[in-house]
Amino acid sequence: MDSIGGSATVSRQICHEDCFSGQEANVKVGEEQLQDHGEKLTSSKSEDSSNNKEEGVIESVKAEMGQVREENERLKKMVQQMEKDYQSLKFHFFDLLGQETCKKSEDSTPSSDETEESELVSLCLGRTPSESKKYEKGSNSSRSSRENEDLEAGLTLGLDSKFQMSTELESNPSPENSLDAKEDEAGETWPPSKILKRNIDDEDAKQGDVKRARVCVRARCETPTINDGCQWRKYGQKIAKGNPCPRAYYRCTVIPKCPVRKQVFIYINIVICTRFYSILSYAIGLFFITTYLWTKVLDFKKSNSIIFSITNDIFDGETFNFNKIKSQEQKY
DNA sequence: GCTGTTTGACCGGTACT
DNA sequence: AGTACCGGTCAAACAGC
Repeated sequence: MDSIGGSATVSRQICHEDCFSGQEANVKVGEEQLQDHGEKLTSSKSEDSSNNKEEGVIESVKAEMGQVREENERLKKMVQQMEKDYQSLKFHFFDLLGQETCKKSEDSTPSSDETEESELVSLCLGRTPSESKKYEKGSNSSRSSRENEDLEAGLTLGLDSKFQMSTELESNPSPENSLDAKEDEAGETWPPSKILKRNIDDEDAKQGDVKRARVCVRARCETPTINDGCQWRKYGQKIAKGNPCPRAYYRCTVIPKCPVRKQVFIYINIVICTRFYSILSYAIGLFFITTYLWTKVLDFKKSNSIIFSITNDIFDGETFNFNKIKSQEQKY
């Protein structure tokens, strides 16, 4: 379990590079062969008439190759120009996006915690699926742009690799939060009310006050699963709408009836890595987003200790402010 | 035999009409 | 209100050790 390697991207890129270097070598070999062939032809003076014809062929081939080179340079410039245009447009888009977000935030007075939003790891407290649906509307563009940023970031996260993290606490819906809300809709939905209902059925009978808040720790890495020190049992797999790659569902087996769940989503990132003449090479990179979820059903401390052990392993060296979570917990 | 994975079926929530 | 769709879970079958 959890032992699938994460070297697919590297191996693919190596394959592409090898492939292209091989093509280039083949062409060079072809040129040399032509030159050698031409030298051999010119060296035999007894076959002048045939040599003249072949020399003509060689010259025409050389001229053709020169034209191809020119075409190659021209295409290269075109691609560079397109990349520049793309970058400028993207920058302009994000600029407009930021202005729009500022306008919305002025109206909705977001909490200070939202400024600590993370691209890689987020802590989410107390969002319900209905809230996610509620606030995703009207923020599609924002979310998609952010997701694109995420995709383009190409960042890694793991126990033995560098990472970036911050905390994100969500108690007051805002446009910023809606970004993650939409992302949840696309690939990272919260545990269904089914789970909650089961927990409620079990424990709500004992205590009347049911708290539906849930907490999420989200991490991105290049391997399907993060070595978080916990034992996970896969209990399901689904192909989510809009994503051809399946999502996997894991539950913690360390503690009986552990409320912690883990969901692993696969994202495909396609980048242009090399170019040879007019042929573009695409590197298909897979990265995985692991979402830890647990329901804060009357036993936040227990869940907190579990997730703390997980995050402590994952985010070694980073301060993980659970006081904020606890402060948010009191709101529920 | 035990443990973990796979996968189709089922259930409940939500959106749509 | 009825219906369809979708996400999450269950559980039997299967595989590996």
